[in-house]
Amino acid sequence: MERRQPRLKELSSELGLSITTVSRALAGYSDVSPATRERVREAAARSGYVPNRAGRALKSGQTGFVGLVVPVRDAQFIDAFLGEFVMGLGEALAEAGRDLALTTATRRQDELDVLAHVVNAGQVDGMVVSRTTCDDPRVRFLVDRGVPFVLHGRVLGESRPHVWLDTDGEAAFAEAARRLIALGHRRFGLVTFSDPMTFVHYRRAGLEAALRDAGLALAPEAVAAAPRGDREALAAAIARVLDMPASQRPTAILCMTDTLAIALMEAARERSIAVPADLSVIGFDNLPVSSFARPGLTTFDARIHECGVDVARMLLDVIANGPAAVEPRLVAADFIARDSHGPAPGGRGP
Amino acid sequence: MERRQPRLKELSSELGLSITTVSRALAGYSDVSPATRERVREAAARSGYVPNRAGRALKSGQTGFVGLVVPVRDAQFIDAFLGEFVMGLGEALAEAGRDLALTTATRRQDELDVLAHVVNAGQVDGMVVSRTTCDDPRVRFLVDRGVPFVLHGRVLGESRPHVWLDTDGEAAFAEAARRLIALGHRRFGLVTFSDPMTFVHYRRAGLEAALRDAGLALAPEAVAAAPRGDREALAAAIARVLDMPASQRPTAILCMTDTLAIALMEAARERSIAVPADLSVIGFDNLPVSSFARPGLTTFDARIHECGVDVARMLLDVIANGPAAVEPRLVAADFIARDSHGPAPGGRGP
DNA sequence: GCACTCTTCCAAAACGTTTCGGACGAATGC
DNA sequence: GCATTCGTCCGAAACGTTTTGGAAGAGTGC
Repeated sequence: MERRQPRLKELSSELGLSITTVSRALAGYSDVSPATRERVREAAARSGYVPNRAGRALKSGQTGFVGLVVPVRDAQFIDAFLGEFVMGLGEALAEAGRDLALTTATRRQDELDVLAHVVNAGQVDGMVVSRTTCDDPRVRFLVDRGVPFVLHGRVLGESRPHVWLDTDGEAAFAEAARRLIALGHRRFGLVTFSDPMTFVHYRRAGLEAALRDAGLALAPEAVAAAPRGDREALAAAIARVLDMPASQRPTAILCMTDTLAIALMEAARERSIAVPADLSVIGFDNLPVSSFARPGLTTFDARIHECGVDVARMLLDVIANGPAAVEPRLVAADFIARDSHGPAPGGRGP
Repeated sequence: MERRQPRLKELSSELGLSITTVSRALAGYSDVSPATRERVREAAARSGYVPNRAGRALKSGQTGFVGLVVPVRDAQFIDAFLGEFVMGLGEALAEAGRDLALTTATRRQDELDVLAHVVNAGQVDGMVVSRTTCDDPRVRFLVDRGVPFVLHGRVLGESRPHVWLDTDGEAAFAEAARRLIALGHRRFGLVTFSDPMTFVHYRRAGLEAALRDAGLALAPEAVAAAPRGDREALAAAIARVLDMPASQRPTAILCMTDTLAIALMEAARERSIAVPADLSVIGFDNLPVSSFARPGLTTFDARIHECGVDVARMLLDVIANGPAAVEPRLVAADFIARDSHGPAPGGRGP
C-alpha cells in the first residue's frame, strides 16, 4: 500500500505541464487558460492533491496555523471553560482553512518561554493569548516582535495598539452587587484569586464601585483570596470569612468563578450556613456544573464559545489587515438567576 | 522594533562558520570540535535562535506536530471529557518538544475528509483518532496510507496491525451489573447511543454477558437509545422506559455516559421515581458534574487525562519505531460508588 | 511586412533546513 | 619520507511551494 502523496511535480509531469502552470492554475491566476485550469483542477481533485504545508509555509511565510499556549496546572484542565473556548477557536479557524496549534506549557517552563519558542520557530501566523495578567509580559513580547495576536482578556499598562476581546466583568459584578443591594444586602464578601489576572482586577472594581455608589464598602476581612489551583489556601481563606460571627459575616458573597462559588457553598454547607437563606452566593462562568449544584448557582454566562469564535475571526482579520484595522471588543455577560441568591436575612429586603 | 528572527544564515555569518557547521554543531554531531560546538551553542542561545519548523519539516519530513480532529456538534464541546484528554495529549507532547495540531471538523465536512486533508497536507507526523466507530473508515485510511496513528478506542473489523488504547468498558459494565445483581436487582435497563461507536458495543456486551451469567436478560423495551446530541430523541427514549408500569420497569439502569445518566435522573425526578430507592442509576466517565448531582452519581472513572498522556506517548513510540513495536493497551475503569445506586426495591437484596 | 499587444506558458530563484560527499591539514604508522 | 587515517570543516543538493521575469506564438493595427 503506502501510496505516496502526489506533489506538484508528479501532477505536472502527469499533465505534461510545468510546475509553475499547475501551481498557478490551482491558485486561480488569470494567466492560465480556462481549459488548462479545468484540466488541472480535475486532475488535482482526482489524485487527492493537497499542497504541502511546509513547502508553502517556507515560501509564503504563512503556516496556516494559529497558536495557543495553555498552561497545565495540577495536571488538570484549567477551568472547564477553556475547552469551550478552544472549540470556538477551532470552529472559526476551520472555516478559514486554518488549524489551531496547541502548545502545552508544563510547570517547568515559563509560559512566556513557550510562547517565544512557538513564535521564534515560525510555526504560527498569529497567536491567541488567553488569561491575561494585568501587566502581561507576553503582550509586550508580541507587540515588540510585531506578531499578529489577539488577547482574550485585557492588560492595563500597554499603550501601544493591540487587539483584545474581553468579557465585561466590571459591569457584571456591578450588576450583581446592585441586585443584591436591592434585595437588602449590606455586608458583602468576595472570593477571589490572589494572582494578578486582569479579570480579577475588573470584576472586583465593578463590585467596589457599585458598593461605593450605595454608600457601602467591601471590608478587607470579608475578602477570601488564594492562588489559582491551591485548594488548601482557598479552603483556609474561605474559612476565615465564614467563621466570622454571624452578625459581622457577609450576607452576600461574589465569587470570581463558579468553581470558587461551589467551593464556597460546600464550605457553607459544612458549617450549616444555609444558601440562600443565610448567605447569597453568585458565581461567574456558568459552568455545566452550576446548574446541577444544589441550590442551583446564580452566575453570569460569558458565552465562552462565541468568544472563541470571535477571537479567531478577529485574529484572522489582524493577520490579513494588521492590528490597526480591528476594533477591540467588550462583550456583556448575561445574568443567570438560579437559587443561590435571595433576600438578605433579617427581612430588610422586599 | 520588529526585529527579525535570526536564521542559520545570520548565525553562521556572525560566527564566521558555514551553515553546515552551525547546523551540525547544534544537532550535536561529533564532527565539529567541542570548542566550536560550545561557541555555536552560546551564540544560538544568546540570539534566541530556534530552528524554523517549515524548513526543518521540508527537509526532514518531520513536522513536529501530532494531529487530532475533533468534531463539532451542536456548537458545543463534545463531552466535557475531551478537554481533559486533549490536555493529557498536550502535556506528553510538550515533553517531547512536539505540539498538537487541532483541526475542527464542522458539520459540513465529513470527519474522514478533514483527516485526509490534514494527512495529505503533510502537516503532522502522526494522528490521534478519538471516538472510534465499530467499522471506522479513518482507520482503514490511515493503515492504507501507512501514517503513524494511535486510536483512543478500538475498531472491530481491522485485521492489519494498528495501535490502540481503550478503556475496558466491557469489564466495567459487567462489574456494575454484578454489583447490582448482588443488591437484588433483576430487571435491568440501558440508556445508550444508537450510533455505532465501539465503546457502545463493548459496554453493552459486558452488561449482557453478566446478565446472562446470572440467568437474566436485557429486555429490548428496557433499552433507551438515541443519536448522540439529540436531546429530544433521548428524552423520548427515556420516557418510553420510565413510563412502563412500575412492576415491569427496570429497577437498575446503566448509562453509557454520565451525561445520559444525569438526563435519566432528571427524567426520573419529574416522574417522582426516587433514585436510588425506586431506581438505581450508574453512569460512566466521572465528569465533574457527577459529584455535584443529587444524589451523587455512581459511575466509573476512566482516568481520561492519563489516557491522553499514554496515547501521546504511544504515538511518539509508533512514529519512532513503527506500529509493530507498540503494544495496544486496555485500561481498567475504576468504580466510583456514590448515592445513585442501592438495593433493589422490594427488599430482596441484602 | 512590421511593430505591437495579448494570451499562455515556463525556467529559475528563493524560503530554511539537513545531509551527502568531499576538502584540507595535522597526526599517525611503517 | 610517504601513504594513511583522523579531526574539522564546508559546498551543494534537496525537500515543495510561490513568484519573478521572461519567452513563444497568435492576433492586431497600420
